[in-house]
Amino acid sequence: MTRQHGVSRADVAGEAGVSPTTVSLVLNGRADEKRVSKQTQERVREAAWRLRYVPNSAARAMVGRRHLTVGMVTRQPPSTLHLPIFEYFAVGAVEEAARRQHTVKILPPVTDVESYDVFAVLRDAHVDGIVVHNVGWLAQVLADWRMPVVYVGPGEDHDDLPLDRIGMVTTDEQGGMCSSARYLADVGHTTVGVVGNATPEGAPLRRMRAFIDEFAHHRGGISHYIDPGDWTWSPEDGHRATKQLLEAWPGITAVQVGSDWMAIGAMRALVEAGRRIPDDVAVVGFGDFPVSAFLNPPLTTVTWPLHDLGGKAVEMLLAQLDGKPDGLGAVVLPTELVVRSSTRQ
Amino acid sequence: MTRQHGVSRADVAGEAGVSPTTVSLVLNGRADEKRVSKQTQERVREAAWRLRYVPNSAARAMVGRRHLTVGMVTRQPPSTLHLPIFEYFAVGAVEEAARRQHTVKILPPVTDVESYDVFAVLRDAHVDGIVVHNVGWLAQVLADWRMPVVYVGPGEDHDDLPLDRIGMVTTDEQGGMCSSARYLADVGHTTVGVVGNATPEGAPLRRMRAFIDEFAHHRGGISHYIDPGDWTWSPEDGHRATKQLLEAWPGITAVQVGSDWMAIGAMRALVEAGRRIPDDVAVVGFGDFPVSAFLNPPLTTVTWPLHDLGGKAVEMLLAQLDGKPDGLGAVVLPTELVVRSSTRQ
DNA sequence: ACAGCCGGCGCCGGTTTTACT
DNA sequence: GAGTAAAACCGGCGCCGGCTG
Repeated sequence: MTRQHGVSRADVAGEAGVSPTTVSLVLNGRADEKRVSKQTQERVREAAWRLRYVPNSAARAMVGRRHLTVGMVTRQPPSTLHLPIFEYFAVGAVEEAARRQHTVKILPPVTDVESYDVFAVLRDAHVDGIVVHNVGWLAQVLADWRMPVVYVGPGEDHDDLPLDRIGMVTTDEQGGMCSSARYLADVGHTTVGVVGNATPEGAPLRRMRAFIDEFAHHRGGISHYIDPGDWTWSPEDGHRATKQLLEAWPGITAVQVGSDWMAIGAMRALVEAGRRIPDDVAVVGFGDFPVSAFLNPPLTTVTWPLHDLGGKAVEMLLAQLDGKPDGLGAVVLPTELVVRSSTRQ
Repeated sequence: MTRQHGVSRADVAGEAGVSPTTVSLVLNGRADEKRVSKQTQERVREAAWRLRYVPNSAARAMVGRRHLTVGMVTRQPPSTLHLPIFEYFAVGAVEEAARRQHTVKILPPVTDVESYDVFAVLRDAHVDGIVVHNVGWLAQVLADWRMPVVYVGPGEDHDDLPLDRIGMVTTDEQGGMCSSARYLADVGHTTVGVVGNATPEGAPLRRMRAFIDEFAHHRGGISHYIDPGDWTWSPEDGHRATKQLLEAWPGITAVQVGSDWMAIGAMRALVEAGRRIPDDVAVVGFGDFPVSAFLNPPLTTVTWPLHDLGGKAVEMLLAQLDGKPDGLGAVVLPTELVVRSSTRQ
């Protein structure tokens, strides 16, 4: 129950000695327009305050056809939700929503296709539209159920989304990775290790593939990588994967890691193996999270505008709700290589 | 609008050739109990699927008096919301809520007392209860408005909360800090620097005060600290504060930092100043976040069960909603010192 | 007549339009 | 014409009572 013993509009009306209509008028600021006398207004406000009256939000949503709420869906922990990635993104969304008098609701995370009951989720959603993070098929399905949708994410599976019905915001991860590949090649590296190519599904992540290709095509460098099976992009997994990588390919002089969080574990593994950073092995991360500039050594990495991603997604979703056309179609946010001490002596 | 051209229950009824009541019965699983024939059930389900019918969540919430939603409030960024602290806590809440068929909604963050319109927030909340993070006065006010509330947080201002009407979950931060103080004293430190004593309001954080007192009483050690004014508990602020600390008190042999995120900046500042960790200066953090064990060097710190904190808060809130008494009163979660290489050669 | 099935109707608590002193 | 109240409606849920074979 929203309130224990629901004080209703009628209670306030009784207390103030007016009709329920007048209570609505006064509390919604339409009293002057409707010529309710100042004394009556004051009486209503006084009564509402005394009773701590709050209009029932469900009733308002029903008649107003607006919840002023944006839903947000992502994958099941631990793959995404419990990583700070989600947070940076979510905070951007919350802030943009707040700017527009909306709030954000976190809908049940997705595990797999079969067990996700779209009907039940929508039935209990209380949401005007949904931002879908990193689950392409769900964006598609929600759109089929006539729910306004914006898809965001690294996008391994967003190729055939119907952009005339849904919005999409992505980041130019491949571009940033290509910058890194060219940079490492240009400063003389010819053999790098790649940590983070595999997703839980086993498909190579597109941005890692972009790195490998660019590193090969630019100056003919070679990328070695391992597939440690399921991982969660945690420092721990970066640590484990890098140890395996060093055993398999001891000759690498640089490591490109798939995220800064894994890069922290990777740097630790390198130090434990007696390699100096960057003297023996250079390290490049991905993400440029707030800690990255303060690590020992400060980490060279690719910026990833996750905060903007969340904000832009909400902006587009609200545009859709207002019937504006710019809430649909694709938007790509830029990335950039930031060189720090982990690659530079 | 939840759905562009609202398909209503009546539409499904028309399509299936039954009454609206029957549609509800079938879709809510009470069809067998009410002896609706299998054929009719199938016809209804078929029609509902064909029209992609979803019951209006606002209407359901109104009649059912339940939103199946838990609200969550914290302070305005950047003080809390955009720190990973929020994430660990929030994820615990989301997971526990999901376990109980509920979802979590992020309500507008609090800036200050005057500008926070409790009436408007509650009016648009669509929640059954609220978890308040770190804003004692708001927990009190919401309870006055008859909203079920659980307060969580480090708790500088929760001393006089009415525990007969609200739930409270805190962590034994002081205990963990005292362990750290005794440990540092026992291994021979007599003069430590403290980073993170000041909140934006200027009052010393209780857990930092606990450290200082215990360090003094246990073996007569001395704590030096500085107040760098407003800060956001970021690595950057930890870096800045530690630099100031080293200038003011060059003789310190250990640093107790208020959070692991600041500790990352603190370690960087120490390295930049040419101090070796732990040989010249030992470092202790607070939080034990996933990265902390993989830093260079791995960080000694105090565990902080933020994930459990979020889960427990939701658990208590839902207990309140079920009318159970154990949703009220105070619960304290334990902390623990974890010794790693940043204090041990 | 008596199960087995289904539909009419009032209600939840607001907003908005219209009508009435 | 100023000020307030009545009534329709939003879209579901569920109690009854009634219709069927």
